[in-house]
Amino acid sequence: MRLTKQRQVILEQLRMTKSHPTAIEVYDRVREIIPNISLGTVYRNLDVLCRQGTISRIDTCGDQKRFDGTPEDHLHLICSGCGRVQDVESELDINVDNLMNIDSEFTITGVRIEIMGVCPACSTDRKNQAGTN
Amino acid sequence: MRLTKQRQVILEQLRMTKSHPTAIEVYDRVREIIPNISLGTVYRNLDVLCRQGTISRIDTCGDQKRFDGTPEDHLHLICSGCGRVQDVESELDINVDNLMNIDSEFTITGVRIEIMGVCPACSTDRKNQAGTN
DNA sequence: ACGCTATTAGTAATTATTCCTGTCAGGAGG
DNA sequence: CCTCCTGACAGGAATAATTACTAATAGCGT
Repeated sequence: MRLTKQRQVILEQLRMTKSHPTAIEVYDRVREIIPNISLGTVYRNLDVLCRQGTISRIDTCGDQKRFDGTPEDHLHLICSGCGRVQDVESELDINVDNLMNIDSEFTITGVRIEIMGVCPACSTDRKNQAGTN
Repeated sequence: MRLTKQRQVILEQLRMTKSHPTAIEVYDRVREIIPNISLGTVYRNLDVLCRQGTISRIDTCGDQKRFDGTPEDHLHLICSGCGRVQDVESELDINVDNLMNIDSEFTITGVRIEIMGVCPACSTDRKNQAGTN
């Protein structure tokens, strides 16, 4: 795999932010450094980096996929209002020992846990909306 | 909310199956009863039923949303190969008591837990593929 | 039964993502 | 340092899922 300027900047920008941007958001950030980069290039590189495990894809509610530049073991906190994803700082002790007892024909490979919530911005929006009604 | 034939059949067909179909799959089923139903109608009704809580939307990996006709408390088993969703029969004792201790500005509303796995069909595909390589 | 209005069918538009094509550039070998 | 090969690029077209629009229709309260 060649380390092109584009690939380098995409990864760098993804790692620079604590949020988990969508492809378009990555595109916007990268364009400030490489103005004529193609959206297709961003998509392709995010895909390549995912497949080699350097970054990871987050499937949340909402239409867009989001990307995580540091795919170590950590939990995600998802805003059900805007789809924003935040890493969870504190350790969460979840007991999934009996996962393998599931009665199914599926081959169990793991468990995906996401904490749902409402972010400060969306929370304010709701209050304002309630006030005007 | 009016109880139209279309809305009735959509809900009925969604509840009739144990799988969690995509909008298109629901459309195909419903079309066997109301042949000239519009795909837009299916989408709109699934949306309406979700918003009033009669059914629920499942966000899995993959491009399409899936729908659950009986949104009682149960876990989902998701095939990472094809995106198929199956209900988990057995009870899974997951301890999430310390959920509220999360240090964040988000207002925590719940936790979403999905079991990941590979379904029998995708498992066979993999074996076959490995054999031909 | 009547009329109001939510809902529908059909179609166009939008959005996110992928694919295609001709061109370019990184780096191995000379 | 120069050249060639190949993976990667930009730009744009194509695809797929979903949503929006509009005129016609059909639930349902009266």
